This record gives sequence, structure tokens and C-alpha cells, in this order.
Amino acid sequence: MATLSKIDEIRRKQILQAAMLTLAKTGSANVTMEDIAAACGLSKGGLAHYYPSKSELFMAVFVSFFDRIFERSCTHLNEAGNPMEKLLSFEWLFDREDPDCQVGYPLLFDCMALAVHDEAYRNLLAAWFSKWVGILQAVIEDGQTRGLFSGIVPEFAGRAISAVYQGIATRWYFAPEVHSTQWAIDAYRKAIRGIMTG
Amino acid sequence: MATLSKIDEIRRKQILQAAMLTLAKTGSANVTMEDIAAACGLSKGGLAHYYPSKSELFMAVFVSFFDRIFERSCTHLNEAGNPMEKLLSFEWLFDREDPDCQVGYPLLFDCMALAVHDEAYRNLLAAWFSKWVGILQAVIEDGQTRGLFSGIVPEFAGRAISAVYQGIATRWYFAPEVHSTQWAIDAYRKAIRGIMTG
Amino acid sequence: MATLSKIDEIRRKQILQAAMLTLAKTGSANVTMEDIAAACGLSKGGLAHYYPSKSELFMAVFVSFFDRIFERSCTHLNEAGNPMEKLLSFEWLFDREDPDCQVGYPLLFDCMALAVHDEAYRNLLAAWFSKWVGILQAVIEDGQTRGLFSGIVPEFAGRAISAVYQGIATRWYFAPEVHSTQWAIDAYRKAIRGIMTG
Amino acid sequence: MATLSKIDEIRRKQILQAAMLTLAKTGSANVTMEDIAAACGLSKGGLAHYYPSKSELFMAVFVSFFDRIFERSCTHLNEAGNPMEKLLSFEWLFDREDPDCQVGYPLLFDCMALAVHDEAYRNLLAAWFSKWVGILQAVIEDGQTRGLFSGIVPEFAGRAISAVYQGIATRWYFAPEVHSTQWAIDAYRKAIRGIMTG
DNA sequence: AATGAATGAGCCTTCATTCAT
DNA sequence: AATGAATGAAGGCTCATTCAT
Repeated sequence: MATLSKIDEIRRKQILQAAMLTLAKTGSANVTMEDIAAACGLSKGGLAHYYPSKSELFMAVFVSFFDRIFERSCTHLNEAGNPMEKLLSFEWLFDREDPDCQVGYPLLFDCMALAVHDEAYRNLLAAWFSKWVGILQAVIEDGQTRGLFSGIVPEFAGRAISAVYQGIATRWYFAPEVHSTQWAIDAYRKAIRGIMTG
Repeated sequence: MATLSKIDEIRRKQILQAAMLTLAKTGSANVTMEDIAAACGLSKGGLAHYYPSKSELFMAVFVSFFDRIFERSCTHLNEAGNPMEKLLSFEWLFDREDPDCQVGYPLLFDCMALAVHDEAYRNLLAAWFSKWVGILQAVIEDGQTRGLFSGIVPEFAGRAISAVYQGIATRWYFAPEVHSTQWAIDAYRKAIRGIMTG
Repeated sequence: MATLSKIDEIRRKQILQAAMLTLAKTGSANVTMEDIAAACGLSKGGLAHYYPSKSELFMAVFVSFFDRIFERSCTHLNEAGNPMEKLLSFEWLFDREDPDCQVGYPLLFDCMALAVHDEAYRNLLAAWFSKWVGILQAVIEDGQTRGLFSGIVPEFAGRAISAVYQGIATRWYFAPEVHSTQWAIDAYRKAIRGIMTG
Repeated sequence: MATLSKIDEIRRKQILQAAMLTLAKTGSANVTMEDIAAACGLSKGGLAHYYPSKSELFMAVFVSFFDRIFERSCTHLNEAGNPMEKLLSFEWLFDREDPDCQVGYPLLFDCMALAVHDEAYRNLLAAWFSKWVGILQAVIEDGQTRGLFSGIVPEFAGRAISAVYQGIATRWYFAPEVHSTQWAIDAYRKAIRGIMTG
């Protein structure tokens, strides 16, 4: 029973992974359970065995994907040296070749459109924003104990940085011909400078 | 004939207005032609008389709405006194009571989700971004002729300001409990300061 | 009033003519009242003024067309010299360039398909068949008064000739690459010879 | 898998059979997928599982029915003794009680009306005509090796016989009151005699 | 006489979900 | 655990017909 449960667990992760890619490729408005089942190498019924309802599966995909992105962001942040470098560590998300980025932006925009009309997604989004603000805030507070960022309100600034990153990333994602990665990085750094300067 | 054509024109505007509200309320993924027809006080067939296909109607709604927001932004900008005030004139969009704002954010997020998988929407979005960048750039260039914004590349900065506004607005919209309008304005101004300072 | 009625009459004939061509081109299963109205240079409502219902219009088209073909056949028959030549006068219908033929076969096959499930069309068809049999029978009887076609039952033979013509025409129409007009004429003549030989 | 596939095969045959009867009864212009589904004892969705589109189903019905008629004709032909009897073996089609005849004529006339405006049906019809001409031609050629049918061009005559049969059957089908089966058989034989006599 | 706006019924098709095997 | 047959609801679209002007 314990073993079966473990296999089940593994299977569900495999399904989430396949569903994630399919959802990113097709969009929640157009993807079908059969598309996802096919991507999993399963039949409709087989998929239903693990995720009986579409909305539950979608939610699980979004949750799981946001976790993944957040974890990778934490890793990047922890590897950065000083507080300002930590704030800039989010620039890893400006990478058009990174598979997670390729999947992540489609999922994020999909999730936001869902969030407009569905409270569960709105809560998911708000929680995710908060997590990011949390680590940013911690970095700022840590910096302040070292004499940096004087006059800055950590929560305010954390929210602002997170928001600014997303705004820049949106343009960089949707109109790549006129928003180079270099532009994104420059804009991000300048905006942060404005935010972090008393 | 000219009169009939005028009536037709008026009717189409009425339909677009009703469709806009309905689309904002329900979301493109779930709204039905019947919902929209009902909102127009028309039958399904009556709506089809003006907009035979769903996708055409949707596109017309998005185009028309983006035009409206842009026009209002231009008005606000023109009423502002000096260049910096013009850059700040976009703050009119941080108004939770404004009907256009209430409709606009849902439509924008809907449009972005569509744009991920549909080139027509991607182009619409890119064109709209460009229009905003255009007026921002013009303000900056105008400022530079007056000795302001020295060392700033207008296009770069225009894109950055527009992007930053959108990022902040996104948080302000989705998580209003923790992103006050005051926060949005402060964050916007600080980020702009960073961008506009050589 | 009498004048109006005359104009009305003319208008209805014009409509029938346009409807005939449209019906032949598109087929009764797919043609719309709007198609026909457009072909008449009328709006939907304008057409409805003369022919309020689709089925009535269709019936009128078929009736009118069958009359036309029958009249032309009579003309050809009357111009033929002796009885056997009269029997062969129907060969005018094997003409791929003749506009009435181009319209007639589509209408005929359409009418037959309708006749399978609609008694009115079945009656129309039966009446039309009878008219042809009638003139054929008359030719045969006339021949017999001149000592020709001895031992032949005029009605039997008239029906057979008419039927045979149609069978040959059907192949000639649907598979022109392998059923030349020469083939049609030869086959028709040989079959007739068999029928008209005691 | 092989078994499932077999079940699927059987189910599809059952569906084709039911669809055939329904199509013959109602006509392609008026029959609905729901009618057919009901005749199959299935829901709309259940039918769609096997035949996702109306046009595919229709084509499958016509193909399958034409095959059936052709096979039965071959059987009759093979059971006939000498070449002339083989040519007459097609008379089995003049049977108002035969279920295949009852279904076949409606389908044939339907198919012809479709063929006027749809190349796929035109091709189907042409291929079917060719098959019949093929077996007729073979009979004639066989007869000629036995000294019969001298001076006859087999292909020409095969096409003529097939055409003549169809013309006679059409009258026999649409106006039974005035075209008895006896008439049909007599007319067919006389026409053939004309065609097969040098 | 003519227009074309409007209706509303109807049809094909899609698809999440259920269930027997 | 997995399949895929089957359901049934729902949506987009078409179109004959009606009617106010």
C-alpha cells in the first residue's frame, strides 16, 4: 500500500510535468483533457484515474510550476554574493532559452487571465507574489543590518521590485523584437536603483 | 443609405460596448455569444447580423477598448503641465472606481493570455505597447529640448516606463489588499526616477 | 391594377430565371434564399415579396424549367421530317454547350433526389415523364398510320425511349471523359432500334 | 487490441447499416446526425466517436452500399448460365420487395444530386459506373470468344447496357403505377437487343 | 415595392466526465 | 491500473421567415 502510494505519487508528478508542457503550449482555454492524456502517454480514462477533474489538474499544474520557479529563484538568490547582487539574481528569468522560462510565461499569463474571474487562482497568484516579496524583503532587511538601503521600507521596496520585474518581463516576452534581454536588464537595474535610493 | 449606414454604425458601437462589459465580466474563455447577445438586448441571430463570428467580435472589442484607453491617456497627458508631470499623467489608470479601469484590466489580462497562443492578439498587443511608448518617447524628447532628461535614451526610457507602469498595475489590480493605490503611485514614481536619472 | 399585376408577372419571371441559374449552380440542399435574392439583384425581403416561401419558389423553378425544356423539345421534334427523325430529335439534349442543358441536368438530378422524399416533386416528375411519353407515343402512332413501327405498342415504346434517353444522358453527364456525345448518340439510336423493332 | 479493433469494426458496420436505412428514408438533405444516432441506438456523442463528421459518415454509407449492390450483382451474374443470361441477370434490381432495392434507389438518386456539386461524389459515382461496365464488358468479351456478339465493341456496349438499365430503373422507381416491372424487363431486353445486334 | 434588422429554431461538433471491462 | 466507449450538455453558426419602415 505504501509502495503503491509511492508509485502513484511518481505517476502524478509525471502527469503534472506533461500537463505543464501541454498547457503552456496550447493554453488553458483550448487544451483538452485528451491532449494532456496523450502527452502523458495515457488514455482519457487513464488520466482521469489520477486527476478526475480538469480544474483540479490545472490548479495542480499551476501550483507545481510556481513552486518550481520559486525554488530556482531561491537557488539563484542564495548563490549571489551581496544584497544588491541578490536583488539582481532574478535576472535569470530573462532567458529565452531556458525551458522553464519558455513554459513559465505562458503559464503565468494564463493564470492571470483565470485569476481575473476565479478566486482560487487569484489567491494562488497573491500567495506567489507574497513569497517573492518575502524573500526580497528579507534581502533588503539583511542589507539594512549591514548599513545598506537606508531609508527604504523593505516591504514597500520588495513589492515594487517584484512588480517592476514582472512588468519588464511582460514586454520582453510579448515583443522580443523591440525588447532585447539587454534592455530588460538595464531597465530592471535602473528601476531598482530608483526604488532603492532613498 | 447614408442614414442606414449611420444607424448600423451606432448599433455596432452599442454592441461593442455591451460586449466589452460582458467580456470583462466573464472572460473570453467562458463567455458565450448568447451572453453577449443578451447583454445587447438581441437574440443570437441578431448579434450574428452584426458580428458573424465570435473571433471577429472579440478582436473588435479589444481593438476598440484599447483605442479608448489610449485616447483617455492622451487627454490626461496633454492636460499635464511639464514633461515630468506628463510622465506621471498615466497614474489616472490607478483608479479602482473608474469604469474603464474596471473593465480594462480584465480585458488586458485576457488579451495577454490570448496573445500567448494567437499571433493576431500578439500583434494587437505589440502595436498597443508601441503607441504608448511613442507618446512617452515624444514627451522625453520634448523634455530634452528643454534641457531635461540629459543622458537618457528616449526610446529605451519610454519602453521602461511603460513596462514598469504595467508591472505595478498588475500587482495593484490582483492583490489590492496589499498593494494600495498609494503604494502604486510611490513605486511608479521611484522607478521612473531611477529610469530618468542618467 | 392590371398593369401592376403585369409588372408583377414580369418580375416573377425574372426571379425564376435567376433562381434557376442559382439553384443549378449550388443545388437545392445548399442554396440559400439570400443567394437567390442576390442573383436577382434583390434583398432577402424583396425576394420574399414575390416568393414568401422557399419550397414554393423551388417548385416554381422546377415547373418553369421543365416547361422550357419540354417546349424546346417539341420545337425540335416538329422541325424533324419523318417519324424516326422525330424520335431522334431528342438528341439536341446531348449538347454540353447548350445553356439549358448546363442548367437542366443539375436541376433534374436535384428534382429526382427531392422526389424520393416528397410527393409533390414525385408528381411533378411523373407528369413531366408523361408529357414526353405523350409526344413520343403520338409520333409512333403517327408512324404506324404510315405503315411504320408495326407490332409496336406505342405507349410501351414511348416510355422505353424516354427512359433510355435519360439513362444514357445520365452517364454522359456525370462521366463525360468516358461517355462522349458520339457514344450517347450511338447508344441511343441502337437502343431505339431494338425497341422499335418488332 | 486485435479484439477491440474487431469490436470496433463490427460497431462501425452496425452504424453504417443503420445510417444507410435512415439516409434512405430521410434523404441526405434532411437527415440529421441525431436521427442516425437514434437509429443506431446511440447518443449524438456516441455516434461521433465512430464517425466524427457528417460528410465522412455519408461517404462511408454510400461507398459501403454501392459495394453491397455490386457484390450482389456479381453473384447474380455468376449464377447465370450463358452470356446473354448474364446480361439479363441485372434484372434482379427490378424488385420492389427487395430491401436493398428499396434502400438503393433512394441512395442512388441522393448520391447523384450530391455528385452534381461535389467532386468526391462524382468520383464515387464514376468509379461505380466503371465497375459495372467492367463486368458487362467481360461478359461480352467472353461471349465473343464463343462466337457471340460479333461486330460489337465491348466497352461501348457495356456502357450502353449499364446506362439503359439505369434509365429504365429510374422510371420504374419513380412512377410505378405506369411502369410495371414487366414493362421494365421488356424494355431492358429490347434495348439490349438493339445494342447487341451488329 | 423593397429593405434589412431581428428572431429563433435547428444542426454539427466538441468535450469533460462516467463507467463497464 | 488502464482503456476507450458512451453520454449529454453546451456552444457557434446558419438560415428561412417575419416585420417595421
